Amino acid sequence: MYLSELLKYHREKKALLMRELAYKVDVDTAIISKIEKGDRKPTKEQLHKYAVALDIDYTHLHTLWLSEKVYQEIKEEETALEVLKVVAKRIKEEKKNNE
Amino acid sequence: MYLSELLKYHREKKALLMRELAYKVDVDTAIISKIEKGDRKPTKEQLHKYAVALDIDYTHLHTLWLSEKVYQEIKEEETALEVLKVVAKRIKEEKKNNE
DNA sequence: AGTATTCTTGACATTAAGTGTCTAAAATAA
DNA sequence: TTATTTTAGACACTTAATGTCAAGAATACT
Repeated sequence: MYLSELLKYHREKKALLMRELAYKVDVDTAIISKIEKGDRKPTKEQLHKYAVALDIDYTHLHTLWLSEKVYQEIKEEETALEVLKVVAKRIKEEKKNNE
Repeated sequence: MYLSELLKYHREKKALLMRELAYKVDVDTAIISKIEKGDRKPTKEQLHKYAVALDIDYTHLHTLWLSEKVYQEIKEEETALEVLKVVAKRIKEEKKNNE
């Protein structure tokens, strides 16, 4: 499930109007609409307010959010999977060194 | 080996002055210096010209380049490795669907 | 040493990308 | 139909990325 869909789902579950949620997230209603349509990504701060307003686990939202960002960056690349491997390797090595 | 180091290594191997390489890559010498210092990332276009000028495999350069970009984006995150997994999963699924 | 050349640094200008605001039209609900 | 909500697009504003320039630092040469 895409982040946009998830956010919409939770807003509707709480029976909030965009206008109401917009107030809580402190943005224009138009932004909420675009976020749920996938036209825009929420900022990190907005995402956090979303989590509070809709009572969703922030870490989960954030992981999804970052994943989509990374995905957008590499999706067109032939070498996408290799890139991911390279990055994972580097992160694992860093982790080891920080123990 | 970092991209910056690799590029420097190959320039020196070819015994090119920064000024000479700068001409071939079509940027100011200052940019070359910063790229080799890791202060700046080359653009995609510059990277390609680099590959031609220094006779390096572009795909390899590009993979390294993208890896560092992705790495920068997630390195501070607790969930970095999970993010990579999520992205990899999505890419694999897309691949499957495009067969 | 002194001079010439190369490399580096930082300040600033320019451009591109992301974000926010507003309004009018489209969709939906009453 | 009327009222309300949602959507779409134009535009302004902000921030990040990139490019340009010039002066200082480092290196190589004689």
